[in-house]
Amino acid sequence: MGKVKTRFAPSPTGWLHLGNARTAIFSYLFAKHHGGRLVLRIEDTDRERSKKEFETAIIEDLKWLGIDWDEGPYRQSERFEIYKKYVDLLLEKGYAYRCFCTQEELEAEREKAKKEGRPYRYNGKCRHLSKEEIEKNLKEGKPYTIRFKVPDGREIVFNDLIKGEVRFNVNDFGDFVIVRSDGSPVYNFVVVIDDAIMGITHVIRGEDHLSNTPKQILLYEALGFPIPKFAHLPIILGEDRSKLSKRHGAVSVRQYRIDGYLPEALLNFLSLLGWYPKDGKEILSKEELIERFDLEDIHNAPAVFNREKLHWMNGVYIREVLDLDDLTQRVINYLKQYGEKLSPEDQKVAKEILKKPFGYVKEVVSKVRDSFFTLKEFPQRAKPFFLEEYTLSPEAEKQIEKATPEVAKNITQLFLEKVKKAETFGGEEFKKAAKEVSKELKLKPGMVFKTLRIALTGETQGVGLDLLADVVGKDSVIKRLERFLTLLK
RNA sequence: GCCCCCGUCGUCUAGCCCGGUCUAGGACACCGCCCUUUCAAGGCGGAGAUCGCGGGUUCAAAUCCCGCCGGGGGCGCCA
Repeated sequence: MGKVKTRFAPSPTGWLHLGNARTAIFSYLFAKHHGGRLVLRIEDTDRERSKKEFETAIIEDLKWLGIDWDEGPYRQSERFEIYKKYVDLLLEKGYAYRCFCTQEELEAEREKAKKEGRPYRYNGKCRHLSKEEIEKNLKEGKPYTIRFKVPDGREIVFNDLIKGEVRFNVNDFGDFVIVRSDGSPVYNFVVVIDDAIMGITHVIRGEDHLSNTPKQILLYEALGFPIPKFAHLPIILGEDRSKLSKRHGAVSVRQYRIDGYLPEALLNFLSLLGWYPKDGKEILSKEELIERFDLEDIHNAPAVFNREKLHWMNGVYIREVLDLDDLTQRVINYLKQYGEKLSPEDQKVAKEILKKPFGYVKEVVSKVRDSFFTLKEFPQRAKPFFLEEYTLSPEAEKQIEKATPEVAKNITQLFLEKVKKAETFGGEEFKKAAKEVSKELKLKPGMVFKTLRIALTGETQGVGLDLLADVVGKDSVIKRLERFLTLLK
């Protein structure tokens, strides 16, 4: 294969969608696998809907995901001069013509076709306007679009790298618009010019573009450009098997970022939607993905987006892949950046976390890293390490009632004595003291631990208490126990 | 309606091109057991797909051929 060049061409009309992100990833992986280059091009010919904020956000999220490009970003809105040259060329050579039909007229046509149950196609009314008529219309200042003259009866056949041979009959669509009445060129047109000029060898995009391809091939031919290879990716589906969209919940990369997902995990997961490595290895770094990725291994059925598996995979990155320092730093950064999006309770914890030195946070992370799946879940999990003054959870209250407050008190008091007597108090001492209490009061160890858990954290479940004691130490343990005793009264 | 794409456990998928090794493999989720001071994590095991359906071809089909059905996408002066 010659020098590979791919492109990612988002339109800045919304946040970076998971489906588009996956297209970007595949384009990137493919280019890098073949030692090629990736171009980023912003498709903002639609002035109405394109927003600079979205462009900025998309770029940011791409970088966050770890996708970097070698050229661009180019903006189509800045290239209108270039496109104009080609419009003139097409007009001159008779491949295109001015169409003075109004939008109302066309709308009526469409309606009529629908009513009669036949497919709509532009009727070619302005195709054969005489020179005089055109001149007259022009002189009158009538607005016009420019349409491409679709040759009659052609069959377009191309070999899609994923779908295989695909055939379209050109008669299924009429002469299509390439320049709007406001003078701005349309996607189907500029995409061809840009891909050609920029030397794109492989056009990788969503399957929703498949039916645009024959129109574009016609344009390539008319313009005398070489035709690139096409690869149409199956789309991503929601749980109900329709195209993944907002009504399926979070669909933007940004939302997952806010929800505490790691870019590596999201990249990894998205890569596995419709593609599978030959060796079956699922947890893959960017480098490993590049090494293994090829278009041939793309499955051609659409894939349902499975949030649960993403969640699991993010957990794998948290507990197994990232090294401790890195993970800790990410937790801190996340809390700084998105802390205000957390629940009020988690925000309280987050505030405390950010007050602590890195080393302390790191120690906590090491104790709880196998029990949280997203960065967002960290404060909840790590709460006892940062908040000495808790409020009892309803479950905890219930349990104390059940065990009777007297028993809880006895356990706590005896345990407290032992803590006070100890020189230092860490995990080992904790276990030893708890067992002694159990023996001396003739209570089941489970009962003792349950009570102490509530006394120390206010919760009925959470991290190992020995781990907690290890980190917070003797003074904090005493403080909590004494406070619990006052809570019992 | 027309055009195009797709169809293996609930989900992601391996296998399909080059028929037998597939009593269809792995992962997530699910269930059980173990570990255990709880929740997780981890270890072990289990259930789960007559390979959309129906015909062929063949000694043999998830794998090749045909038809049907089902799902999805596209039919714009959106991309």
